[in-house]
Amino acid sequence: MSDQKKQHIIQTAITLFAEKGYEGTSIRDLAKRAKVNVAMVNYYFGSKEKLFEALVATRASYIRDLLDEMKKNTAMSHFEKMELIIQQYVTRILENRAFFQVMQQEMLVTIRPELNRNITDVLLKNIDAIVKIIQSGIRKKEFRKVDPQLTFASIIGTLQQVLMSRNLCNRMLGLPEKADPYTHPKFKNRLHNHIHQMMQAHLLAHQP
Amino acid sequence: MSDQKKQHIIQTAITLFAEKGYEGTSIRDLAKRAKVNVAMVNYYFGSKEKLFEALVATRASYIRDLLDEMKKNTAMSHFEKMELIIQQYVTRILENRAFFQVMQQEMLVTIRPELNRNITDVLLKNIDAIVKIIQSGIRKKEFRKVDPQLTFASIIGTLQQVLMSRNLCNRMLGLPEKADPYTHPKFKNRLHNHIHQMMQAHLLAHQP
DNA sequence: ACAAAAATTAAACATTTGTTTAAATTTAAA
DNA sequence: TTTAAATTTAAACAAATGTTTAATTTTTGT
Repeated sequence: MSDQKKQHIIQTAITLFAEKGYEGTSIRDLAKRAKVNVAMVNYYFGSKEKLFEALVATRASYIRDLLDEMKKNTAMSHFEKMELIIQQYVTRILENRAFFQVMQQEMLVTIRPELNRNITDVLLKNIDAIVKIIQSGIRKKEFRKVDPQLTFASIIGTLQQVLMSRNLCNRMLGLPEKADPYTHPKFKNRLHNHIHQMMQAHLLAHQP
Repeated sequence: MSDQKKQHIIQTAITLFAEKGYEGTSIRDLAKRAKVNVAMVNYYFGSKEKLFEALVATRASYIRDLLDEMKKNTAMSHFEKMELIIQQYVTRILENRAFFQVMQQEMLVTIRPELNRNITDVLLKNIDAIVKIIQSGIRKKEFRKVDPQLTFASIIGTLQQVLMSRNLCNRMLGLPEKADPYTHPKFKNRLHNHIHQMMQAHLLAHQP
């Protein structure tokens, strides 16, 4: 049972699901794109839905390990922690945007409640950790009295809004029709600078 | 050709598409829920895709007219204009959340490029208007030198993040499993206060 | 009340869907 | 090399899909 071939099918599935959605992608589409026989998907994963579950399970680390960097460094101020989180989120979401687009689509629908719950569980661990940092920052008077949960929603929401549509993103930012903003270092910088600047103004009790 | 029945089918379609997605909803699902014969959808709209187009066309006003309130009042400061925009967005998105969820899903996929372009066109009009307000506010030194486009992305992104999953939203905010946060006035207030407070800190050059 | 138009229905249509089968091929172990 | 297991294949499967048909009912205008 070659794990390499399974990973290849999963990677192809991520690309296709991001483009056409899970329901909009047929196993024949997927098999053709991955250059494998239609029966191979069921042979390796059992069913289309189990392939989806495997996809989430193997790639959930993109989300899960997001805070690991931070746990190493303990001698950081609360805002320095937030800076690291912002930088990690921007980098990881841009680097794995197809996967995050698939997750976004899946969160939007209510069919497949088990899968929905799995993704929510993974996300919540991050949210809780970040919320605790913000709450601690507020107690130490380093941060203003902000809404911790919705502050998190603003950070990730900004990224998801930009990730939502390449077409909208290009036209919104005045880029050429066919441009791929997501791979431009300049765009990553712009995105990071905006969120950083906004959170600095939003969070810090004593503006620098 | 009773417009009432067409609107009833469209309203049912919005609910179902929001729940299961466009591809995940069959015409038989839709017909059963709307309590009409399967053939009626094609009789009224021609095809499933044309129903979707009609859905967007008739409900796009939720997005399109968002700035009308503001155009009436001319004697507002730039931040007062932003306050009105925030209030309008929060209210309209919460009131028509199923429709916005469907739009969000459609923006995420790249099939149906024409429909994608239609939605993008409508959105861009609002974005342009808001960007111009922010740019003007910056020139008049009322606002700090922020990124106008990404500032808009943060406002709408916060709302979309919260709208994305009722389940995530409930668990994130510590609400009961089965709660419907979107209809709670308290939740609307919390959402509005957060965005208002964040934008105040983010935008205003001279903090109050 | 009548005839034409519009609306509604159940049934059938051709495709496409996810999945399974059974045979053929390749790989791995003895 | 031989044999069993794992992989790959093309074909077939039943179910579900969007759509159309043709008959029937309801509505509308005269």
